[in-house]
Amino acid sequence: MAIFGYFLYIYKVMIHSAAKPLIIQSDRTLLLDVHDPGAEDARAAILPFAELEKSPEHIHTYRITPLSLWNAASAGFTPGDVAATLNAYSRYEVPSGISAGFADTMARYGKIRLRSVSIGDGEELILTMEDETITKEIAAARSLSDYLVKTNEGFKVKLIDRGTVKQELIKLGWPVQDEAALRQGEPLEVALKENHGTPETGIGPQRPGSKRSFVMRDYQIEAARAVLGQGGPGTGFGVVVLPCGAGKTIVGMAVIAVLKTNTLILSANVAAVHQWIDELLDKTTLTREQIAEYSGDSKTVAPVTIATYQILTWRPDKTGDFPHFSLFRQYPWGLIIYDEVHLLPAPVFRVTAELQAVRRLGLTATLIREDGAEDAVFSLVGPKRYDVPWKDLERKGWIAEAICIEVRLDLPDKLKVPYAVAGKREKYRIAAENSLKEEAALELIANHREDHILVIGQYISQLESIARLLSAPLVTGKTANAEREQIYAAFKRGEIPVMVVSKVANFALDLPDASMAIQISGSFGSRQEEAQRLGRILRPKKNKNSYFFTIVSRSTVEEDFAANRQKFLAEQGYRYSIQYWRSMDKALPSINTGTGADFADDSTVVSVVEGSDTGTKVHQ
DNA sequence: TAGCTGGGAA
DNA sequence: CATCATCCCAGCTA
Repeated sequence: MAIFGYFLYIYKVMIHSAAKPLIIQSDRTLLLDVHDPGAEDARAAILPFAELEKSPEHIHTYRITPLSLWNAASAGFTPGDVAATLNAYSRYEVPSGISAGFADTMARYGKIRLRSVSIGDGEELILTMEDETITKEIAAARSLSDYLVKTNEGFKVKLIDRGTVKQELIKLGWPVQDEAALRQGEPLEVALKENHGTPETGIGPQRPGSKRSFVMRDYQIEAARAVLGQGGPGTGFGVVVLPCGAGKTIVGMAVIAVLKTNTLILSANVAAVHQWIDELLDKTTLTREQIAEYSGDSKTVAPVTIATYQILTWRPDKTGDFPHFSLFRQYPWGLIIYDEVHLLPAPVFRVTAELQAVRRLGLTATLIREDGAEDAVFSLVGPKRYDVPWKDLERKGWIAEAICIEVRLDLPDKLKVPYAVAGKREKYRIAAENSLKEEAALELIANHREDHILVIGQYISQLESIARLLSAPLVTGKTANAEREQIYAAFKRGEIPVMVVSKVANFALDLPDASMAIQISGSFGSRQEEAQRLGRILRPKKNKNSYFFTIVSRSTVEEDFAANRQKFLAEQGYRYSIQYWRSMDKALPSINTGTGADFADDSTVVSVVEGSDTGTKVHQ
């Protein structure tokens, strides 16, 4: 046995040393060979500072951008850490100069600092540079000339321009380390009503009316700490990235409970506003009178106020002022929480730029903005202080294990010619509404004995058709609230096994969880949408996987869009296996997918969900 | 005062 | 790259 073990050891060493998963190129791209045994380790190791660009079946391309490096730097990574990671996984010698290049970029974070100086009984802001060259570069920048006044030490900045200056500087490649003083908001007596059970069991003294025992999870504590830091300069603001269902509101409440100050919370929709209110009442010592809703329905203000983004962006005419911005300016907020910070609209950036002295917490599952405003989030809300790979939470059992399968099928013969001659936008619609998808979905449902199946799609007409075929209820944006609730409740109880939903699946908080989802069409390439939809099946189930099927028309533009949508999840370590549905003329042997469905499988991986072996990354 | 409908916005 | 969902407000009815 010992001999055998020894040979096994040698074998393992050989695989690991013979090939390494990462090819590093001087154009700042990293190629990850996903078939290499070390691929998953490498993916987890580079995730903090690299972004996934492409993820076809064999080689994934990651890119290191200035913003990804600065986010890493502010989360505590050093240039040495980056270099060490690259060296550890690089198949070939790391191109000379590239690590030095990364180090230079990272070092830019911290070379320009914003500090407050007391003058008399007031304060002013001073922007300081590490050396004369940078000072000259900044002095010459046109976009900044209106905001900066040269002094001996650096530049004087008006309090009101704090955000604008940071935004302009990041555009020039200089992320500012903001160490200026933060405002003390109005104090507020508040604490968490945390049960002191063990994290493993969640068992603790139950409060009457509380649905679940409540114990902060280790990563939630770490996330709150990462934003608050030691309370010194340069801390007290930033972004926390956690997957759907990982308890972001708990992180928010923990931060409120530590800062004990009046807080403004901004949410994407009224359902989320209500959820915040319920959670605050359930898990903190705040009373109903201390919490207010500021939305279209009710415009009240209290020490903790929750508003929608949309009420803030409303204005009577296209060019005028935003009347509800007074909500920010008029009250003594000591903390502003930006829920779903990836949705933060442009006008709210503007008012946030004025309020840089207020502590800020951004919460999100993806931090990806399809509009490319990530640098505005970085400079105005704050850098990413904490994130945790989805696969880590899966391994620890906080979220369910999901098996992702992309099902490709042909266009029906009668649509092949119309598709070929169609314009670009028509092509997408034809491919998305491919009627064979309905048959495939039907078959998947017949072969999977799941109690809670969601069919999710983009086009109402397509959804109506498939709902008829399945005799399943359909919920769209038009479905009245009362009816929605009824359907959700029946689905939850298991009386209705299948529910067809439109884009409401991207937003609805009250949509019940499922153990299987079939996506029959989706937005053109939205990574967020894919992540949201997968999130619907991630509530942990006993000894059971979840299934996420995405049905795509073969050899059409839809394949490209699907690949783009899957990018964020691929970054998180999810791998889609590709299966072809009745794609050949001849009958194909059925391959065991655990379903008995009539599929041909050309992928090497069937059970595809694997995680990396590294532990949860703790950023300080 | 509450509840519905439709237009407009981002 | 267009569809759909959301929200806010005004205006109407009862």
